[in-house]
Amino acid sequence: MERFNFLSVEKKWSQIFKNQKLYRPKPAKKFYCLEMFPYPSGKIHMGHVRNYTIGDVIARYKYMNGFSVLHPMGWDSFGLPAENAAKENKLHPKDWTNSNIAEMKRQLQMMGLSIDWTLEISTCDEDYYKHQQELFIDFYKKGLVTRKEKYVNWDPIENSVLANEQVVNGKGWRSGATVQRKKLFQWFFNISIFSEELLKGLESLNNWPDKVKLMQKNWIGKSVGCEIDFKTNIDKKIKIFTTRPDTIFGATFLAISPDHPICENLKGDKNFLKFKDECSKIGTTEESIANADKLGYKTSIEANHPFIKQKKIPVYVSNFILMDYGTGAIFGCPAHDTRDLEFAKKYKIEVITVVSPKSKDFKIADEAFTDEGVAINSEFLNGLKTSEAKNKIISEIEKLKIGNRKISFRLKDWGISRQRYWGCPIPMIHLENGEIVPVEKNELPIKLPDDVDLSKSGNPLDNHPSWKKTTQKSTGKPAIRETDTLDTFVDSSWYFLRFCSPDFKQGPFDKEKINHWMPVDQYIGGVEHAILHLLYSRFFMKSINLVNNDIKCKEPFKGLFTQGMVCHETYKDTNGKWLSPEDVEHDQSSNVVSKKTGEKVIIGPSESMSKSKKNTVDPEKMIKRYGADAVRWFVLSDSPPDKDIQWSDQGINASYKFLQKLWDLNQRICERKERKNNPEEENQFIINFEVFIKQITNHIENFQLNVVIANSYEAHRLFYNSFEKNISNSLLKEKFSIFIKMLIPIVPFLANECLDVLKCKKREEWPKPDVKILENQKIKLVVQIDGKTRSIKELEKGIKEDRLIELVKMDDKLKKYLNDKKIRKSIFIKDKIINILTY
RNA sequence: GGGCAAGUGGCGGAAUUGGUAUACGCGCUAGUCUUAGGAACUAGUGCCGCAAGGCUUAAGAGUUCGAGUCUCUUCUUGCCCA
Repeated sequence: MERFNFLSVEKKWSQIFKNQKLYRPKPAKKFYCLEMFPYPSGKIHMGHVRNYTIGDVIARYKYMNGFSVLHPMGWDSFGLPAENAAKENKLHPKDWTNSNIAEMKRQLQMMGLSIDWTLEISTCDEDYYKHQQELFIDFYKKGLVTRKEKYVNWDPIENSVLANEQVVNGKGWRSGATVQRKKLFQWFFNISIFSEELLKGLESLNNWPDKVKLMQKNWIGKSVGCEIDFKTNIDKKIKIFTTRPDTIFGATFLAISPDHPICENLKGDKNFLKFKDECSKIGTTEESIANADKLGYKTSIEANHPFIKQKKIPVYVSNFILMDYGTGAIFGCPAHDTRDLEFAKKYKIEVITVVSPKSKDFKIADEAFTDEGVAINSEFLNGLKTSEAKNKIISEIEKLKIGNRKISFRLKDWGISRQRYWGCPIPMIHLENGEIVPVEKNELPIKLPDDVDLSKSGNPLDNHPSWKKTTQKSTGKPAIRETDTLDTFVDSSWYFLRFCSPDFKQGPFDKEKINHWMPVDQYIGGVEHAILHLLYSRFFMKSINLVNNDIKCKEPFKGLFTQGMVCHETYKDTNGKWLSPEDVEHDQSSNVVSKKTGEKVIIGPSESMSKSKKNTVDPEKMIKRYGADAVRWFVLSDSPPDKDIQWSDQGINASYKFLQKLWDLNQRICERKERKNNPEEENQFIINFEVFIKQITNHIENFQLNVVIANSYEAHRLFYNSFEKNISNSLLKEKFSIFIKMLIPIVPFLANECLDVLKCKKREEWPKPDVKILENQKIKLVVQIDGKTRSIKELEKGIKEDRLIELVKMDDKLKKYLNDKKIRKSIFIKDKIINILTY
C-alpha cells in the first residue's frame, strides 16, 4: 500500500489553503477568531505552533458550523530587540524586522493555517502607525493623555523607562538590570479614570477564564475606605487614607511616608535626614519594602485623635508607607493590622483591641486580628459588625467635616513614553513658549527617520541631527518634535480593530466594519498577557467609544482562551553547560549521553522552552520530518490546551504513526470488497459512530482538544474493527467520510487528501449527531448491592425499578450477593443506577 | 506574607459535573512476521492475591444509599500579587 506522502500532499493543499477563505454570504453569523499576533523575532517557536493550531481548529470548526469567519494574522513588529539586533549585526531595524517577518510567514504557511493573509498588518508600517498617531491625537483632545513629571523606573542598560509591570523583583524584565528611580517628564494614558468601568466590565465577560478576571480585578485593586484629616500641634493637618475606619478608636500612632510634604518641616533635623537616607538604601520596590524591617522615626509632631478628646497620637515617619498609594499617610491600629503591630511592638506603642471575633471580651496578644468582627472599646460603634461600623463612622466623619468616603484604586496611569528609536513617534511638538501641542492630522504620519545612529547611548531620535527640528504648521513657528516613542503595548492595543479594515485610508478603522466584526469572538494567547495587554486593549476600546459615539462594541474580546506553554526536559553536560535536545541521544543501556563526547548527560526538569536553556525544538525541522499534520496532532494531543505540554519525541512519533494508520485505513476502505450486510451489525455500528459525533463536537465546544484526539483514536478503532464486519461498503464509507470531515480542523492536509480519495465533495459542513438514534440506544445500568458495583446490565431504556429487582433476584451471578437477606431499601435512578441495600 | 489553582498507574492525562475510577496516548511484558528492528500486527498491563475476593484518586475526618468530584483539617506543588 502507498504510504502517506505528506510532502507532496502538503505542497498541493497549501496552494489551495492560501486562497481559501472562511467567509460566507450574509445570513451567516460572523465569527472573529484571533490569536495573539507574534513578535517577529526570527523564527517561529513551538509556542506559536500550539497557539495557532488551537486557533485554527476553532476557526475551521466554526466555519464548518456555518459561521462566516474572520481569521487574520499580523506582526507586533516594533520593539527593542530590533534595535539590539541592529547594533550587533549592523542591519537596520526595519530590514531586520522585515526579513524576520518574511521568514516567519513562510514558516506559518507550512502549518496549514486558515489565515486570510490579505489582511496582514505590521505595526511598524507607516500605514499602521499613522493611524495610531491619529488615535493618540483623538485621545489627547478628549483629555485621555497627560504629560507629567513622575518618578519612573529607569533601566540603565536599556536606557529607557519601564512600566511598573515591566519591573520584576526590582529588575528590568528584559535586561535584568537593577532598576533605578528617576524623576522625568513622561506621557501617560489616563487609564485610571476608567478604573471603575474596567472593573465593572469584567462582569460581562462570561467567556473569559475566571482566573484572568480575578488577576485583572486584583490589578485594578479597588478599595473602599475614607480619608480623615488629623489636626496636629503644628499648623498643618495630616490627611490619611484607610480601608478600616471602623478601627479608629484603636489608632495609637500616625505613620507618614519619608516623601510626605510635611517632612519638609524636618529638613533641619539631622537625625531625620539620616533616617531618610537609611530608608532609601532599602530600595524602592514594594517587595523590598514589604520584606524590610519596619523602621520608624518619631517626630515631635503630635496629632489629635478626632473622636477621643485630649488624646494625643505620636507621628512617625516610616519606611513602609508609600507616597504613591492613598495619601502617603495612615493611622496605625496595631491590634488589627499585622504591619502596624510589628511596628508598635518595636517602638513600644500602645495596642488597643477594638474588633472582636465575637462580641465578648477579647484581647490582642501576639497576632493582629485582621478579619471582620464586632466593634468593642469604640464608644458609639460598640456592638456593630465591621461593615456597619464602617458606614457609621464614615457618616460621622462626614458630619464633622473632617474627611469623607473615598474609593481608591491600585491601578495607576499607563506611562507610554519610551526613549527608543524603534517605536511609534508621539505626534506632539514643543513650541518655544513651552506649549506642547499635537501636530495637525494631515501631517501624519510622523515618520521615523531612516538614517539613525544607534551606536550612541541615550535616545536615538533626540540624538538625530535634524529630525526633531520642525515648525508648527498653522503658525510657521519653529518647534521641536517629541522624541519619545510609544510603548509597544500601544501598538497591540488596537490591532484587532485594524484587521477589520486593514486598507482603510480615512482613519484607523472603518466603523461599519468594526460594528460588523467586533468583538473578537474567540481570542487565544498566552496567559502572560492576562493583565497588561488585555487591560490596555480594554482601555483602548473604552477610549475609542469616548471619541466615537456610534461604535457598538464596548469590550474587545468576548471570549478568551489562555493556552499553556510548551516545555521540554533540560540537559546539561558534566561541566554544567546547557545542551540542546539535538546534542543528546540514548545509548544502548538507554542512558542519555552527549552525541559529541558520549558522556552522561544530567537531565533537568522539564521547563518552558527557551533559548537560554537550549531546550527548544525547531518547529520547521519537525514539520519537515513528520509533516505539519503530525505536529498539529501532537501539540493538541497530550495535555489540555490551557495546561503546559511536554514536548516528547515519542509523542510526535506516535502521532506520525497514527496518521499513517489512518491513511492506510482510508485506502483499504476505498478498495474494500463488498460484503453481505447484517442489519443488526450495521445498526450497532451506526449507534457506536453517532456517539463519537456527539463526543467530538462537545469536546471541541469545551476546548478539550486533547480529548477530541482521544475520541479520534477510538473512532479509528471502531472503523478498523468494523472492516471485517458485515457492514455494507456504502455505509462504512459514508460514516468514515463523516469521521474524516471532523478531522479537517485538526489535520487539514491529511483529511482533505483522504476526502479526495474517498471522492467526498461536500466537506464544508460539520456533522450533527442523530438524536433519535442516540436516544433509542440501549443503556448500561449499574447494579450495586450494598453500595458495591456488582454488575453492569445492558438494557432497553425506561426499565422500571420493580422489574429490575426481579431481574437481579433471578440473576445467577447477583443472587449470591443477596443471599437470603431482605431488601431494606433501594435507590433507583432511571436508566443509570440501582443500589440495593440489605439488612 | 496574601489570593487563586491543582494533587488520579511507571509517565502525559480521561471521568457525561454526585452514579462503572484509571478512557486515549506513551512506556513496559509476551507472542507473530521479518536478514534486522528504534517497522508492522496480536494479546496483556493500577496494587495485593494461585484463586474467590479485597484494596486504590496526596493524608485524615465529615455529608450521602453512593465521593476523584461537595465540606472541614493537614501536607505538597504551581501561578499571580506583595
